[in-house]
Amino acid sequence: MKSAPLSEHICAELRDEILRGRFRSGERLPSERDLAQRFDVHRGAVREALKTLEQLGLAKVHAGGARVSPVEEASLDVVEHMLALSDPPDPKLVGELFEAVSGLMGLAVRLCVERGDDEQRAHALGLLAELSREDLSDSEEFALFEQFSEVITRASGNTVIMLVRRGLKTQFIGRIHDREKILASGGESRVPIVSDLARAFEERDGPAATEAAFRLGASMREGAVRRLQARTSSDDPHDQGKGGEV
Amino acid sequence: MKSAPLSEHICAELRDEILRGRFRSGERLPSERDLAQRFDVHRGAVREALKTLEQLGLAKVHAGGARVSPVEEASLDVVEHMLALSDPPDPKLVGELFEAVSGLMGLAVRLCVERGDDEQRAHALGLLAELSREDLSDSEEFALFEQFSEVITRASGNTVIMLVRRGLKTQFIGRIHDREKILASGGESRVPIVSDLARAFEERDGPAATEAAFRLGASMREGAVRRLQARTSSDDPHDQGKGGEV
DNA sequence: CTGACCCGATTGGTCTTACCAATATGGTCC
DNA sequence: GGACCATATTGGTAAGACCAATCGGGTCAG
Repeated sequence: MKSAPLSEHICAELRDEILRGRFRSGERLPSERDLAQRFDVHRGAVREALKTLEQLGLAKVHAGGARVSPVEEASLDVVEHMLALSDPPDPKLVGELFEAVSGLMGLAVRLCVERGDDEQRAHALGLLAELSREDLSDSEEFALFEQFSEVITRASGNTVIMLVRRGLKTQFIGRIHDREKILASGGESRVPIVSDLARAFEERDGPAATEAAFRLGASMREGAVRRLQARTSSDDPHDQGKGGEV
Repeated sequence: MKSAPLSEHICAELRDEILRGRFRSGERLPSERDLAQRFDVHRGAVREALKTLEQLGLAKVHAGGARVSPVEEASLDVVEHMLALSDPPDPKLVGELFEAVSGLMGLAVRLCVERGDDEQRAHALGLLAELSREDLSDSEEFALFEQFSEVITRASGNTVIMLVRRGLKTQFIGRIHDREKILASGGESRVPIVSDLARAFEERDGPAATEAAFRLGASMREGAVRRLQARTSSDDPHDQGKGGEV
């Protein structure tokens, strides 16, 4: 049911082991030949897996042996896999993701407000109007927020912000979006924040826009973390799966 | 002249071609066998190169052929290589990098101010005190800013922010830091901004801290872009170095 | 005992050849 | 013109081999 390349499986195995802390930073990984034997595959497949690990910033491979890198040097992409380590995802990590996104949005709205053209700002305002409706379903709210974030990011005219946003968004999509019960804002507080944001747009008040974006992000984060924590303790003890790492 | 793995050279070649727009998004790349012949290497080396391209988000490789991905889907890491495409680097792109960093710092200072412990805030304040001296060299200023950013990022207690910051920082280190003439703030305006930032720390005023961080980032950005533009037009047409061979 | 040095064992980097499965392509048939 | 199928093409992996860089341990001079 999946055209899963072997190297991918091997990479996932090693990746999770590293993320779970089985190897200490700087420690040597088993040799390619050893790994090939352990997974019963050809060395080429192992090499491809290690190549991916290296791109993720989790290991450095060079003649003499591959060594695991400190997590702080990893790529942003590892967040997705860190989320996947437990089910439901670690509330703390999810909260941090929300926070980072809101930080980016805080800047993007400001840039959009201050230098976006009329059409872009009108588009953003339209989305805010929809976001201020009281009767939105969780998924509608999330979709609108996605669109809004997309629009202001584009309006900011900043390629780097766009790339970071996409990187962060991928983490959400891959891991959380399907369980959208987790998403959506904290609830009642959303509408007034959106109003503030819309006002900041109309008055082209950059700092106020940033402030409102931060508050909106915080609201969504609180809601998500609360729901996740509820699930973590009550949902069911069936899963656990790869639970309790470090 | 180095111990440059062959696959790395091939990857760089293809990467630059893609980033220069030689291939349109969605277009098919030459087959691995063709590329192996063109570069006069074994197919395995080409595969490793393609693997790296895939990790960079510049191409998707699957049975039937590899296709280049739209730049918007690329990884954050490509920014480093986009910077490397021209020498001196594209001022616009550098400016965007500064902007993104300042966005992140705007959030990090806020989190640090609002929930950092006393020791961390004191440390940050100490660095700000040094940063407010008038007689800093450009490299000293940059180093202090690096430390400050590191401290507040750590104090924010947000792993994701830390990873994004590190990703962005890598771009700077790899491409700009050595020519530090480019860096450092716009000059005169730095000290008052730093004062505002320090005051925000003392009063634990999150929004004010964010605001000051944004302004500080903008100041550094303006200085860097101005110097880069000056170099771009005057420096010399000698460089271009590894530039465009076909 | 310490430190520099050297040599062999290990390891990654690449090459050769080969087969399989998935995809793309082009022609055929309706 | 559009659906359909056979074949060539392409990526994924395998087995085996060689070289150069690196690492490890042992030797020898201080």
